[in-house]
Amino acid sequence: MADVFRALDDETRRLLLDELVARDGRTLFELCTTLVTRHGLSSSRQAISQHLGVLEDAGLVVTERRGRTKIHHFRGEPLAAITQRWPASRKDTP
Amino acid sequence: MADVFRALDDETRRLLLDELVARDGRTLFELCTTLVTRHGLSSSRQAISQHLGVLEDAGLVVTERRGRTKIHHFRGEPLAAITQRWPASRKDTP
DNA sequence: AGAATAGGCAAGTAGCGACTTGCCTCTCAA
DNA sequence: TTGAGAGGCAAGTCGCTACTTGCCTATTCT
Repeated sequence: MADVFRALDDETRRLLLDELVARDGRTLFELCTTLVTRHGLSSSRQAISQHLGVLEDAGLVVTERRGRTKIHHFRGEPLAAITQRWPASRKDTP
Repeated sequence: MADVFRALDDETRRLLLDELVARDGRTLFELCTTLVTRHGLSSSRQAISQHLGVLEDAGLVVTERRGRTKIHHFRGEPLAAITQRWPASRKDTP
């Protein structure tokens, strides 16, 4: 469970999750070009690959090899543990 | 918003939130002794004070000076932004 | 087969974050 | 009013992590 919090504590990884939620099932290169063009952050391919590895270790991303490409899928279940551990808002649990 | 994720990315701070949710409105010394006795982590008073400062910067803890003591209160509203940004589970949003 | 595409592995560097140490301020009680 | 309790501030150390660099593997296309 600590892996989930560690994975979320990085703006690049949070942007990667945003992009996967916006359009699921993308390759590493697609995510690289999108982060560079749409968010202006000049990260190398290896850096983003390592970020995706952290997200995968946390269970927030699952991958699927398709030929020589690697498809990445968002997976939100680990996020449920956060609001189950602490009440998100007093008014949400009447 | 990045402060919330940074604040959650630490086991000591997560335990502090646990303790405040279990019993709200505690002083620094009460939290220190509780973490040491119930969780076995031998952190100094200054370390825990700095952790509470990070939680306060993130808006997850609000403080209230009462004489020479400082009362700490849990505040869960910032956590709502997490599940609002990404869907926590596919079955929760039908 | 050979070249280009898509990605992986591993070591090394730099900078941030957790923790300590030492000293200081403020409040309350005797 | 003096001492003890509760907490704050600031500098310094150490370890982790994000990123780079360089090279390697596997798949597809001509």
